[in-house]
Amino acid sequence: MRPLFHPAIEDVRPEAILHALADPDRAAIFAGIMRAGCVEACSALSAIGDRVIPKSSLSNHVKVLREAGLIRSERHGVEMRNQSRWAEVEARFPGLLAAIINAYASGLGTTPRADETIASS
Amino acid sequence: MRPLFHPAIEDVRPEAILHALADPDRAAIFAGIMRAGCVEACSALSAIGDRVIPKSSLSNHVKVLREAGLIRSERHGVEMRNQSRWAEVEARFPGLLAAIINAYASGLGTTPRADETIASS
DNA sequence: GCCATAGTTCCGAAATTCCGAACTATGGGA
DNA sequence: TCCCATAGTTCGGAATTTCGGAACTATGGC
Repeated sequence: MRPLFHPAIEDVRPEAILHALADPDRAAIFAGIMRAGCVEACSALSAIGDRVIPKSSLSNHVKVLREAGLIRSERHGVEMRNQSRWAEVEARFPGLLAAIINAYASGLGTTPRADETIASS
Repeated sequence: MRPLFHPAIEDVRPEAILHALADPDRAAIFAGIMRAGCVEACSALSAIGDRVIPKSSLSNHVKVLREAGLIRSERHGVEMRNQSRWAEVEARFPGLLAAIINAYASGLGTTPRADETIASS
């Protein structure tokens, strides 16, 4: 578990990035990490809006982001510091992350059913 | 089956687009439709590289692309014409499609015609 | 040593994807 | 009209993936 796997930037595949960010929760987690520059996963990321993400799911989300090449994780004492690999990814896939983050952000103002209408749960 | 469902552009969600294009096969199909402007699905899209995509899978891929808002499908006689909704999607999510297609194209292995860069507009 | 905190792994249930077989829809003859 | 060929969809079951609770591991403080 310790030598957390981070793909080299040249091994990062577009489909992995798209798959990772196709989940709104993961996209929100990634946006949070980017916004803060460096964030501890559990304490700062475990809530999205008013919804709480279970630990095991959060751990898995962070793993998916890491193995997609989007973030770098490092253990600091008892907690994990995650930072985005924006610059590397931007160099490899210019404009990709910005376009994705902007796409999500542009939907934010007019989300009629993203969070509220969870009729089934 | 007739009234094929196409979401209005304002109902198109980023996660649906990312999910649709996170599959390299679907991304290749979409790239093919864009490249040709207007393509009949079965005859022109059923092969990706040297791999043949089963009819039922292809039908499903096209459906996913359509319901994500990426293409518009119309029946013409016995065949289906698919055209990309690039302009609409570009207006709603600027730069998103170009960045994704370019990301795949720079990855070289995943799309059949990697050296043909699509519309960097 | 013990305990608390932060995160991971395990594993079963639920959801999703894949694709062959059967089916439907349309056009072209005879 | 009936029959056939072509283009695509739907059905159904197996394989895969995702979700999340419970148990576990790792680190630091006492």
